[in-house]
Amino acid sequence: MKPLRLLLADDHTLVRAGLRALLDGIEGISVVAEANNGEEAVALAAQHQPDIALLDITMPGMNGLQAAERILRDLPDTRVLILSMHASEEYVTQALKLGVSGYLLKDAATLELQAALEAVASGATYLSPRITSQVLQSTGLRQPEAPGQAALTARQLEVLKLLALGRSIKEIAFDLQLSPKTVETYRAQIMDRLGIHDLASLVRYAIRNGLIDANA
Amino acid sequence: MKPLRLLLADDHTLVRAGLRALLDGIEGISVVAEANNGEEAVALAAQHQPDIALLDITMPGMNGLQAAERILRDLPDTRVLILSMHASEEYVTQALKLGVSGYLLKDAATLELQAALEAVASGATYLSPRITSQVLQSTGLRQPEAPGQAALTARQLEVLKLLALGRSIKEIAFDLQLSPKTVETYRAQIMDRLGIHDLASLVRYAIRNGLIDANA
DNA sequence: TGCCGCATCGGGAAATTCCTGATGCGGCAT
DNA sequence: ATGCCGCATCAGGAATTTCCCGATGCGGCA
Repeated sequence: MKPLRLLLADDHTLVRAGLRALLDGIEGISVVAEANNGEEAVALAAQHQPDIALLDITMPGMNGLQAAERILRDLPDTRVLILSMHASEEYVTQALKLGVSGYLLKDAATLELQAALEAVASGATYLSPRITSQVLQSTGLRQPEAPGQAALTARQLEVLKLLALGRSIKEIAFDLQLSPKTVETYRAQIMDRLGIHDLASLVRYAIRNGLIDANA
Repeated sequence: MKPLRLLLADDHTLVRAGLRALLDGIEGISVVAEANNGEEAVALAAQHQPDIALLDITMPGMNGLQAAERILRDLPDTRVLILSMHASEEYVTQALKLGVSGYLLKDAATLELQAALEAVASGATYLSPRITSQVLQSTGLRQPEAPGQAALTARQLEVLKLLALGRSIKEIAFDLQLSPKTVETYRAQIMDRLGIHDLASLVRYAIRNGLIDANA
């Protein structure tokens, strides 16, 4: 059986090199390309047509999810395995909706990586255990209120992220080419869904869920 | 010359395993212990007395900087090399004040890792280029204002904490038995001193500086 | 075909922020 | 001892923003 051809994308060179060293040590795996951002990942995927694209989410410019979308659309035979530090509900549901074949947390064990690759290669979907239980919980019986998760729409997520970064309604409206009124509506919807009533808590929510970082 | 004995600490197992694979491939390096949080790092360092402790900053519980402090205090012969994704001013200055031997960014090249280890082993201090220029800029000619620390008064700190927790001016005024106007003044002073102009950034600042937690 | 969610925008009252003072008090440096 | 400065405390009023209603077009799905 010929080796699995992989594309590896992660913006942290050291981390990427480390993963590569790890992958190189696994039988039947061959890393055919490395990208350090989303654009590169898309381009290299088109060029090399790998069996699996292993994509980190947080990358400057085009992130892993956006890259996944493009790759899945352009290369139906390439499976995407997301690699992320965050078990963020948002990211997970977004990723699953895009049709990725797996979502692996960076604190997974090495064996899990191998298992995930095998699963994905054989056409299955692999989720890190923590992710799995989270997804089940979300789709299962849900209390309409507090705890669970409020899948935010793409627009809302965008606005939330910018809000948490400290942008004003006006700035966001300008960035997104929308009316300030529209942005206000989104903010209200976000707070409503999350059951949050102040900006500060919104920022903490965004940080907890990995939408933004407490730094920069 | 006997191999350098390393302790490697990073909470993301996959990343740690990757780094280890990378390090194992370098001549003269021997990873003698792996930790996945600060406490473990401190304990394993005491046990193995490595030449160099390679510590990631962001880890649950005791973080890399706190661990560095302990290790440097307990084991004067062990050098600490910080490994971080963030070029955050705060982290860097904190780390340097602790007396670490180096600060390496995760997007460094593999060769840089090797260079850093060699430098540190020989007693020198290694900083990623980006960090270096940043530090120079900070320590160089400085306006008496912005950079260092914005010693906030006790009152201001109290207000900042409550603000970051999502309390409104009115609520804070009530809690602290003050006029809302007074609280407003504090907020303005805080923002002024920190050079921050929006609540969201204030919240992030509070989290970075441990005034509050992203949770609860 | 009809309902519902999403994206988009407005009006207008209510609340908050922002800017500019102002006062008393205690330390500390000359 | 005396003046200066920072800190804690508060106000007034203008400028913004938030908040609460309401509305339209569009696409999916039953």
